Amino acid sequence: MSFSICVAQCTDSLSATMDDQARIMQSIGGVSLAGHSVQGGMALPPPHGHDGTDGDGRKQDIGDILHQIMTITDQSLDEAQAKKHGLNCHRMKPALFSVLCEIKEKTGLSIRGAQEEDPPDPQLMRLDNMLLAEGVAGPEKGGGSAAAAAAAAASGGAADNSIEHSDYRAKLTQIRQIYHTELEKYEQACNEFTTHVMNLLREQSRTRPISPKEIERMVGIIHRKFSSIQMQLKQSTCEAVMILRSRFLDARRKRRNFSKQATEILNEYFYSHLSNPYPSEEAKEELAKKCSITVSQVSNWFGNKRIRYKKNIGKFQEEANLYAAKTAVNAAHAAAAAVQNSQANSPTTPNSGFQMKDEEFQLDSAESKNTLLSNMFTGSSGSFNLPNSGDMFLSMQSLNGDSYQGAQVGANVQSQVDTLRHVISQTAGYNDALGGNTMYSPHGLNANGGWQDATTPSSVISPTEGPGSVHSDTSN
DNA sequence: GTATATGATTTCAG
DNA sequence: CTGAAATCATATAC
Repeated sequence: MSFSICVAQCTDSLSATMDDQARIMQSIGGVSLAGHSVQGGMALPPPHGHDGTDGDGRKQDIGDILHQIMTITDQSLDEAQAKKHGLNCHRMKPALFSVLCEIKEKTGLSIRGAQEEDPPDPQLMRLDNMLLAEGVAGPEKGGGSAAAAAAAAASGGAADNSIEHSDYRAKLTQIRQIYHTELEKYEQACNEFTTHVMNLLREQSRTRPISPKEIERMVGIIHRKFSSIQMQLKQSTCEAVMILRSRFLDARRKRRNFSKQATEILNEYFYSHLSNPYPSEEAKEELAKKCSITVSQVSNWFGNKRIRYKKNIGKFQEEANLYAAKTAVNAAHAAAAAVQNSQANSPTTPNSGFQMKDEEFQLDSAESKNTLLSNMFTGSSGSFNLPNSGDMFLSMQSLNGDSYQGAQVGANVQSQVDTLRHVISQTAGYNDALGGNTMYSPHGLNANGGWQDATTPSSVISPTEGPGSVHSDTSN
């Protein structure tokens, strides 16, 4: 934009007399350009003649202005101030000023005005939402409870970690306070700066064309700058909250061993379903309820248990023996009860198959039976390719010719088989001289080292589990 | 302090 | 999605 154009347009717009115009122009040129270098872009013909309203007259005016500009350095400061004052007080000044503002608006500022309407920043919205969700940006007191509740839900319930929660909430409050203090500071600084700039612009608007719109625009720019700083604050606050969360609420970090009782229940189930230690969803839910843990924790436990048992069966032998011995008698009793139930339910059915089992699976088993069972369960020299007990159960059923047994009884016997197998192996298997490891290894484990795909749904919690546990737990 | 146990997570396959 | 395997990170025992 060139000043000469401005001036020329202004002169066209004014209805004042040319003399007035000329004087104002001269004054403006002298004052507002004071101290600025004037480029040679205004290469105009030398002034000549002054005939009134034609183009030559305008050129003459401009020539005068240029002349004043050229001589401005010769003026003293007092002279300049006096001229400035004269200009401000000039009766034409307001009219000219508004015209200049209008022109300025139309030219330079309209370019920048286009991209002013920016949509709400999605990043900022995300941060705001998160801070709100975390209780940092929300209402003063109630805010923290949402995050704390979320934390409680994430950690699987239970009131055991209330200490950690209070710690967490304390830290969160700290972050919240810092956040609000900083936010306040930013807002204050923003307001102060805005006021300062507005005053400055208003002051300057006495000598140069600054429209209210332009001030407004400037305020907008300042606010945007400050909001970007604010976003940084929000971002770092979010990061702090994230770190806090991971520090305090990450389940892995907060790992707590399960209670002895819970471990016992899980171990009992595991060792009594050793041939197929994959609890169904219902069984998991029941175990979870019994152990006061979540279903996924049950799944984790069984996953870990399976892999660790398989990896080092020898290490778990003692544990297996313990649980087997512990549950053996109960298992037998439960089996007896189950058989009796089945008998009662189906009096016409011969019960030889399970009756035999019921009798045989006593701890005082006869030598021959023991050996037989041992061979059945451990296989020849500890081969891993034996049919699992579930298969055996089924084959016994088919041998019997009886398929009437309900799932309940089947599952019960299934777990008895698992449990008793340990006892049997314990008493009969040591003759194999194969070492302890092989004694438990065949239980459902195939050659690939995985449990065979037992079709038996172990949907029933081990019947041997009871409240009256006698011995102490060894797993923890 | 280290060593081991253990619950959780990640990665990958089916 | 589930489960196997590896791994992480903490708890606990010594």
